[in-house]
This record gives sequence, structure tokens and C-alpha cells, in this order.
Amino acid sequence: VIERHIARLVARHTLSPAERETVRALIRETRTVDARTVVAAEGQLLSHSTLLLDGLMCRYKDLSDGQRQITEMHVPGDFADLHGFTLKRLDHHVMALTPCVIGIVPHDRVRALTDAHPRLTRIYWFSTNLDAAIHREWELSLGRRSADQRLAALLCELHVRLSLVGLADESGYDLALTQIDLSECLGLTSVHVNRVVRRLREAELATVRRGRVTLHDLPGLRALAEFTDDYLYLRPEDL
Amino acid sequence: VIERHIARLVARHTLSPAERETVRALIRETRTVDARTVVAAEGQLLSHSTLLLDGLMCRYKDLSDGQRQITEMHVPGDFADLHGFTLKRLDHHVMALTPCVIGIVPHDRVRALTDAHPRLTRIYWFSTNLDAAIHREWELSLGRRSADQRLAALLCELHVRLSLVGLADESGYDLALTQIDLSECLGLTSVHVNRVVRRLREAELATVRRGRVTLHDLPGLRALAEFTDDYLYLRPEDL
DNA sequence: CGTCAGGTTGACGCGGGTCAAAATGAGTGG
DNA sequence: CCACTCATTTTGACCCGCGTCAACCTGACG
Repeated sequence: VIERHIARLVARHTLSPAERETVRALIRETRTVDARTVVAAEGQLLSHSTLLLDGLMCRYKDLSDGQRQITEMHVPGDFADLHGFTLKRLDHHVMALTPCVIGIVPHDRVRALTDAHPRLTRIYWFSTNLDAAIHREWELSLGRRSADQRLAALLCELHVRLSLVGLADESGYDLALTQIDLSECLGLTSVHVNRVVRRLREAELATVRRGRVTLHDLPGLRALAEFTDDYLYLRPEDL
Repeated sequence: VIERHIARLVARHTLSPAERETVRALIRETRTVDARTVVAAEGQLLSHSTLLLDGLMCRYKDLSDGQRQITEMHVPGDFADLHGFTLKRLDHHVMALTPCVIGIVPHDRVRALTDAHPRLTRIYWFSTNLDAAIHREWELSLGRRSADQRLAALLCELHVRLSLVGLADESGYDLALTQIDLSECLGLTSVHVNRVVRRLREAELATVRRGRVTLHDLPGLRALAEFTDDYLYLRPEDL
């Protein structure tokens, strides 16, 4: 399943066989974690990063009254908290939303990589910058898009990202998120998400039910959200 | 004025004299740009990054109807688009909001740095991860904070960041932003920003007028926003 | 002293929040 | 195989924060 991580990297940059080996050697062990497990807590000193191999995870921050904002979704192949290597302590929580398989990557191995492999370092630096680009797109959604557009944009983003690792096709993808989870991504209430889900279904754009997203009209969905995949950087460039 | 950049780095990590020299040598030239100049356009292939030495800049994205979302503010000492080194093309615009002094840092010098100076590479990697942390905090604001809390949070963040480079004290700071600019940071309309500015003044928390932010009650402002500076990473850690 | 960007204010409307209740449905144990 | 449970989804009625629209004010600058 670590091939999903390689696939994700290769979608953006070439990797030599030697580099692939170096990447594979980053993982010390794999583990499974239950749904709703916090794998990295805000403020905690970290000694390793978490590579998501299977399942869904998210980053979130919350306010004192319990309101929660998910700042990014993670799909298989993603590093959930590679930025923890330089930040040491996270400004947010990382939580499994479904049962997950994760790879543990000790920070001393990442550090050795930065000392010995400048090109791979640049590739992983890129990877955290891609997370930032996703954050920016979400800021645009949260600040300026309507509720319908926000959900459409999220569905389009997940479709692209899951396709990269072979977990989506043109018909749709499996997505084990509750409407509460979606509301925490979108800056809405779960009640309103329910209305928006219905509207997208009635507009024959997409059907979202617990467990599965079915895409009826992807161009229409993209047009509604004004979605372009530029911010996901799918055209490989040299590093 | 490049000392502001050094000050910003040293607030988070130690720098040896040799490292300081290496950092200084990154700048090929300095320039001035007028207010409202776009110094890096979305999608454009970049060959250098822009170090902000004086003035205010921002990153923004927009929708087809002209609605704009500023995703981050830049203060003197910040790299405005260091992430452009790995991304090659930006997913957003970078614009001067006031007349600015900038340093031009060619990407081949950054690349040389990543080949020869692993520790400085980690420090600059950290720097772009700090941008991402700011993006996440803004996602929290845009998704979950009320209009009043959002403005309070922004004023608190700028106070901390400007203090680091000696451009703010406990009384307040100069800030040449229009209410339109603020509205584009906060995901609000300029009309509503005007009302919020009045409310913060009437609550004797802060006075915001064109050119100057005066802080009357910083603890009150921070409490309103539930602001903590954790996400700005002011406690130095080793890299 | 004219011009024009930006700031200010008021009236009104709407998107999305709140509250409450009922329906659904995936386990779980008997 | 059924009864029970509890989280989640769904729906309706009502409300409010913020947007919209429009008019007027202010002040910097030529």
C-alpha cells in the first residue's frame, strides 16, 4: 500500500529507482488505528510523522465552545503531518475519520534525508507546500463561495486526489464521511449540509450518501464551484 | 533593512554568523514597487522569490465575478513567495498593498542552498510551513469565527508579527490597509467591516483607522478572538 | 477647489443558523 | 430473526448576522 505514496509523488515528480528505495526505507513500521483516533495532538512534541496508507484522516482546529474547523482532508498516500518535522509541535490536531493503516516515519530518518538527499528534500518540501496550496483554496471557499459551491468544490478536490491513487473513477468514489464531518470541512452546520446535499442531488450533479459519492455531472459540478485543479499541481515539473 | 528578515528568522531559530552571511547573500538586488503592483501572478513560471523588506504585501485568489480572498498578509522580513521555489508556478497572486521595498532572490541561489546547507534548508522549509499554519488559522477564522472575532484575530496576529520586526509596540502599529482590503482578508463586505470597526472602537478594544491601529485593550481583544500566538511559533526550537 | 477613492450610515432582504421532532439505519444482544 | 439502541439523517418553522443597495460624507491630492 506504500505504492500509493509513491504514486502520489510520481504524479508530480520523477523518482529514480534509488530514490524510490530511499522513500520506502523511511517507514519504520505500519499500524492500524481506529476511526476517531487522534494520531497527533496540538502542541505535543513529535518524534515521527504519519504517512496515511489507507483510510481517511483530517487536520482540524477548534474553538473553546467546541466548534471545529477541518483545515484539510488526507487521502491514502498523503503525509498527514510531515510539516511536524520542522514545526516540532503542531498547531492543530490530526485525526483518523475512518479506520486507517498508517506508516510511522521517524523524524531522524527525515533529518538524515535532508542531510543526504537534497532532491528528495525539495520533493518533500514541495509536498508540504502543496498542503498549503490546498489550505489557500479552502480559504477561498470558506471566505467567498456559497454553501453549494463549497460542497461542490470539496467533492471535486477529493475526486481528483482519490483518482491519483486509484480510489476514484468517473462514476464516483467511496467516502465514509458523515454530514457532520462535511459541515466541519465547509464551515457550515450539519443541518445546512443536509439541505445542500439534497440540492446537489436534485440538480443532478452528485449524490452524496454516507459511504459513497456518485458523480452524475462532473463538468456541471466543476462549473458550479468554479473548480480548476491547478492548485493540486498535477503537471510534473523538474526539481 | 534585510536585518528584518534576519530578525524574523532568529525569532524562531539560532543563526551562526556564517549562516547569516549565507542568508544575506541570497539577495541579488533590491527594488521598490508601487502600491497595488502584482509582483507574482498566478500560473506564471517563476525564476526568483520575493523577500519583503518594507511595506505590506498579500497573497490572494479570486473568483470569476471579481470576489477576492486574501489568504495571507506579509509584513517586512517575510518571504512573500518562497514556496514558488518548489511550486514553480503559484496558485495565487502576490500583490503589494503599499509601496514596498523588496529583495530579489534567484531560485538558483535557493537551489544551491538546498544542495549545500541542509540546516538552512530546514529553516526555510519551516518558514513555508509557518505560512501554512497561518493559512490554517485563517481557515478557522473564516469557517467558525464571527465577524467581530475575525477582525480581532487579524489585529492580534498582525500585532505579533509586526512586533517581531520592531514595527509595533503595546500602543499599536501603522497599518495602511483600506476597509476593502480588510474585508478581503476576513471574508466580509467592506460595509460590514465598517460596522465591525465601529463596534471594536465602541467596546474600547481597538481603534482602526486608515493608516493606524491603536490597541486600547489587547487582552480583551485576544479574549474576544480566542487568540493564542502558538501558531506563530515564537518559542525557538532546534533544527 | 474639484475630484474621486474610500468611509459611513440606514433600510431591507436572504443565506444559513437554531431549535425541535421525527425518520432512518447500522450495529448488538437476546 | 427480532427488539433495542444510538448515531445520523431529514424536515419544518423561525430567526439573525451579514449582504445589498443606495445615499451621503470625508479627506487627500492635483
